[in-house]
Amino acid sequence: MVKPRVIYWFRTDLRLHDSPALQAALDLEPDVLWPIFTWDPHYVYKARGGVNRWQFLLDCQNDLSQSITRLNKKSKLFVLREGPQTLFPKLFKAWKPTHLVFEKDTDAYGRSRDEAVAKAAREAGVQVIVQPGRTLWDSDEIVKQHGGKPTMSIAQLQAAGKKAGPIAKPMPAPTSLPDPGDMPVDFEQDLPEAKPDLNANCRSGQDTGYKGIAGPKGDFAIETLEELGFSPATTPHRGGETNALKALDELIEKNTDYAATFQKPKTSPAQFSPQSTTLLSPFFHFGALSVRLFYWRVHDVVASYGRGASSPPESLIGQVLFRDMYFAAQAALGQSFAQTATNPYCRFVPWHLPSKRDAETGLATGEYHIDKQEAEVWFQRWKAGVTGFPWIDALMRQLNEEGWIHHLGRHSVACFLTRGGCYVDWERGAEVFEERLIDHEPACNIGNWQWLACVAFFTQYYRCYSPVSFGQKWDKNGDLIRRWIPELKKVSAKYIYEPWKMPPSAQNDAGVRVTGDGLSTQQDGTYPKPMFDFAERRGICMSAMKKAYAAGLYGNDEKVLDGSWRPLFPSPDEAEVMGEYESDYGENADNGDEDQEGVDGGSPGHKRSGGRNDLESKPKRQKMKP
DNA sequence: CCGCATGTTGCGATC
DNA sequence: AGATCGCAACATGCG
Repeated sequence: MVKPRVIYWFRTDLRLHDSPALQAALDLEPDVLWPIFTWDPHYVYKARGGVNRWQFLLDCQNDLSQSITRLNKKSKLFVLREGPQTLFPKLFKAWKPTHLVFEKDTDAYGRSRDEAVAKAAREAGVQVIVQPGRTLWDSDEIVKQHGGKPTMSIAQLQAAGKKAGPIAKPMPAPTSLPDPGDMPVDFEQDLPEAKPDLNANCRSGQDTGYKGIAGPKGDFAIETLEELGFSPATTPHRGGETNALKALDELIEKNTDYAATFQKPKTSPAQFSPQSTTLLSPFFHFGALSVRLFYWRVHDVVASYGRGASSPPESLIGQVLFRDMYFAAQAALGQSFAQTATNPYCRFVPWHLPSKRDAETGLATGEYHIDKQEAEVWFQRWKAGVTGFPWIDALMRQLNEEGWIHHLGRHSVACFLTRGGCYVDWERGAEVFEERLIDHEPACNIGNWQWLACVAFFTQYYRCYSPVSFGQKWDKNGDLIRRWIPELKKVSAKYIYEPWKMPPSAQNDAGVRVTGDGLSTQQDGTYPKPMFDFAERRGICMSAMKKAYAAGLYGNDEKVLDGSWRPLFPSPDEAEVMGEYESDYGENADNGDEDQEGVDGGSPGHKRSGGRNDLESKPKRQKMKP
């Protein structure tokens, strides 16, 4: 019998500790093992990214590569510059592996990519081994135990988890690795479709990321930011398994009380250097730290702590349970999870700046309707951190520069953009976070935006974060604002959250004038005026949310998909829910995006049980007649 | 069918 | 300072 020749394909599992997939590869007792990473054009061009997350990825790859080399001097993380769908069929012929092993990915793109690769492997006679490992439980198993439905609450996740069985105990890192086999790349390189490039905004130089399958020197080196034409990163947060394990050790061994009694809602969103939470999320995203290793080490600390230890959902364990909940929700819903349209579990709200959709697939195209120019300006000011509300602006500037803000800070800015201020589509906000967060995890990001926008997971839209008092509760003096908005550094605590209330004398004392819109006209020594009256906007949004709830539409409703939802929001004074959307739609009527043909019109793939879409069964929901 | 408790993390007044 | 309550604007699941 032939000794196994194994390609181990690293993706979002950039670690050696507790990797069930890597262990499965080693259990084959292979003769040769190639640890590879494919530089996938999908992520390079078709997904939103920022230089800070790219840096974090490279950190993780470099650290992993060094760890591999420590186990075998001949080996390292070999990076191949081509899309896996075209690369693997050629690799199977050239390298003649017997097995391909990788960790399961339940992201929408990940699934289709892995199906294509598995098919190519079958055709080449290469055996594929896939092991779950990215979550506490296999997300597909959770979905199965939950009746094929998405987990929409922690209770549901916990119930399904109970049925799925205990969370796997962590595995040790390997102590040795086989040699890599020969690696000929004497075949044509398929070059990717580089346009449109959603990462164009972080490139300042020439993109040379696809110069040769084995890279510019032919040595399968890890990419560099220069090679990609990216500017240097601005974040102080650095990746890599070594850093992750060190941070975990410190949490468990030095901050035992903190770990055992952790209550998320009591950690401050205003605290920085050091921040009030663990900042382990980016390591989880890249798989530099196993979430099960984290789980069991925290579990042991909690178990030995006794009385006074915290428990889910507020505890550290609770945080990773939420992660699994969102993963399982996404695993059940697939691509529709990421959007309102076609999503039976996402409430329809007629937001401003709604996504354009592909007429054939029903999927969001990444572009959006500008139904109301004012809302577009609000969105741009929110993005840039110049809304005129210092608490919001400080958080957005921290996000833009460091790629990380506290969870409750994310709540503040997300509520403000959607149901608690701008009434802008949560999909716009999710896209900005997708681009800028170093810990961006598609399932968690989408889920949390739906939560904050009160379209899924959470419904109490009357609980609205104030851009003034919420920050004040944590940070009376406004230190976070002073850190990120230097123009307000000298403003007194009395006005730091509401600088527009400063009389001229106070503005003089602080050396700042409150004027302008924060965009093109902004001058040095000024801070913009607030872009609207928050109390007024809060009231408008809340009554608009009430109407949307009363309409009771979900994303898979045909009224949502064909545009006939509009008569349900008929009152002429409902500027909030109509805007100029109608005329915008009219102008674009022939581009097909409101044409129900092929948009899965009358037969949504998933039917909700319990008739939550059924207006007739709940007359209460119809009381929106003029 | 009802009533009630619960749901990771609101605000503001009040004690 | 920190807990409690009313606000009034929710949906779900349990008994």
